[in-house]
Amino acid sequence: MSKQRPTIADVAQRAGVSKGAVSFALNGRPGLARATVDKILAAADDLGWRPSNRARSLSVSKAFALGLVITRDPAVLSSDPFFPAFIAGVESVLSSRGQALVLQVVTAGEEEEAGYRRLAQDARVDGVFLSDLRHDDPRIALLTELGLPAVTLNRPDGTSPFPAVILDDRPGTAAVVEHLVELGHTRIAHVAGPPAFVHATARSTALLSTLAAAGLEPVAVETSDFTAAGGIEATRRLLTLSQPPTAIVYANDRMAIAGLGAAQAAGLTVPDDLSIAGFDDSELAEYVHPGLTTVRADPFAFGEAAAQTLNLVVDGATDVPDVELPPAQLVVRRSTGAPPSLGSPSPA
Amino acid sequence: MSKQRPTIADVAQRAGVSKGAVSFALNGRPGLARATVDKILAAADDLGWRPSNRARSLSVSKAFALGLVITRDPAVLSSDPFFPAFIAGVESVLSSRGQALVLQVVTAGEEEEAGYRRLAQDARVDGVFLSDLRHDDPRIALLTELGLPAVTLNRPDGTSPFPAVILDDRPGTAAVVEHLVELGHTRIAHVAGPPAFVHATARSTALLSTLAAAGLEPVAVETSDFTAAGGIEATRRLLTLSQPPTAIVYANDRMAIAGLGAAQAAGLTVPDDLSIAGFDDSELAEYVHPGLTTVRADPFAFGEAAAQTLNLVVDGATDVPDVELPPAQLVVRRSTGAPPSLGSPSPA
DNA sequence: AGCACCGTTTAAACCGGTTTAGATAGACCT
DNA sequence: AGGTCTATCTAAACCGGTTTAAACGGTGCT
Repeated sequence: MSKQRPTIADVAQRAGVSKGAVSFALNGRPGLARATVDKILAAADDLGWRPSNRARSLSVSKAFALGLVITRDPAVLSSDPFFPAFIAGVESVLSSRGQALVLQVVTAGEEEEAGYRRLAQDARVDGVFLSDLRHDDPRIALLTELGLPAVTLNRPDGTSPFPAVILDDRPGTAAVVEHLVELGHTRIAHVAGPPAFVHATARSTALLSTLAAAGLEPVAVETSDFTAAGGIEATRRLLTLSQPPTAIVYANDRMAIAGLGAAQAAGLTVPDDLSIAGFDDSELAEYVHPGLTTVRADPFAFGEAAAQTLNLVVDGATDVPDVELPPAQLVVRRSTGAPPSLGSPSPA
Repeated sequence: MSKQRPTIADVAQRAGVSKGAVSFALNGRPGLARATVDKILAAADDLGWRPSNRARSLSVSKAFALGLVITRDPAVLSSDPFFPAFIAGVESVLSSRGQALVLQVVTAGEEEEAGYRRLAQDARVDGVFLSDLRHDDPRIALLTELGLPAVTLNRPDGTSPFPAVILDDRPGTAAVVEHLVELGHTRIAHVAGPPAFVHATARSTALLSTLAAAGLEPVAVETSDFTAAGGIEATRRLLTLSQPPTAIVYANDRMAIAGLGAAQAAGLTVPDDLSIAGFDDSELAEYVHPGLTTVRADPFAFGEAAAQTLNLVVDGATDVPDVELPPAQLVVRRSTGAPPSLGSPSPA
């Protein structure tokens, strides 16, 4: 009943060579005769030998794993469409390299720093993905201090020792605004994400500058928090303005879908009375009524690129270049249309 | 510049004892004089020593990590409200024990089996969570063969060597049906999940038996796939029946919210013309218009219980009992109301 | 004094790989 | 024949813990 998995010593014995020779052969190191290498490979194959990455971890001081710390309130996280696809993209790179993904979900605040410290002190991972990048993100200094390699998802505003993988949200946001302007909207409002986040302000400033290029100013900019509840609140405030907007651009789909519900609950018809646009193209965006005009990125490709880039730095490459991904695309659905004054007459 | 982390040998030297003694002291083993233990602990503390779990992994043959394989189409997964909260619950248990969570996202099919095999062969984890349990789930035999401990989320139908952590979906489903019956509905339809899943059939049979107890039969049962697109399709089929239902109970919120959109797109008013109920209480359920009547479970608690139970098995306990969690609760919102004949008159 | 016995501690093997220094052997050269 | 070189391979140390067998020193007993 030798259920035990074979070790490198078993392979060595079977091939009639030393442990060291086996290690050399399996790692493709030069200095072994071709015939010997073949013999060793055959023996390893016969035995079904697989290296123990516990042992490898100890001797080469690597974890063969990458880490992702998701800093979220569980409720907020709960329907975020980004991470699952991002993670799938990461995995597609890791699995072929025999690496694992270690996930941590921490609530915002001190727990976040503790999460990264734990990952570093326990030497659980060789590098981490820095997502939901914030302005003057304290995690950059923290990771530098911890000596933990990283890639940032999007470009940090300070100087950063880590390569950035960038998916520019601005063209997509600009496309939304241009789409609304073309439809004839002049009274456009914005529901922004928390300004601490780089991607939130990127979307907001893109919106403002595109409006400005069209000679317009936003009716109002409501700062919210990416949650459905926040989207509802912001929408209600916008709808009770003395001069309410004819179109609202939300910084993500969750807020937009919630805003859609709020508008309908207030008796408005979308898009006849109010146009609504989101950002993310989450699964439901297509299926709510009316279908949500939004912006589609490719989180899977984002994950792939991030994993590849992080592996370059983990493998010791210096001066790893930033990676720029194709920007998000506008997806026009039924939630946007001509403004009331131009399109269908406003209801009695 | 001794940036190097201290090893157990450093602690031993500082305390003036042997490596073995340090190991004993730090693991609370008997056989050391009290004074010696104190001395060692003080030395470890001074040095800021933390055990290397790479070394521990190798010598005790444990990974100090648990695994979760999520078998999903990335698109399907993308807005599943269950996993993020479940994972947060798992983490709350793992972090205090210094364990990590290794996540794998695989697409359905052969890749799934490969995912578990990789986790086992690479000895990446000490045990895994078996989620989305299926009837005659092949993974139970697979994990038994691989010798990988597990817990099943919900109870498998065959015999299983693994403890089950159970969150019974039936009372919640029954509550939904009773709620609709009380409102006066007699023409109730169901949009079910894929019958391969244990939780899908549990919800379906609970619905059928509750209806039967009220002397009713379902108008129709449409089998779908838990996705928004599937929900739309099923809803369209139900609405074009010669005798359409006055209420539809969906097996999850995604299908329900999509169905809500489909009903509205078909010109129906919810709940006046049609009542709609979901299952999960996802974030958006509260904020779509009208708010979705649904069933709320506690995935965070589910994750906690599953992690605790899995750790018992991993720690070598035998005959770990199944854990039954409090069942999901009905949440009544605006998407359900009296049927057309009894309530508001049907629109001209 | 000799012995058994106890609590305490240490030395060394071990987990399964990687890596370095050195051994071995044959070829080639003078 | 003796010496240098190169190609090939091995022995042993090492990573940082855990664990086992044995050593140690002191007590109490006969």
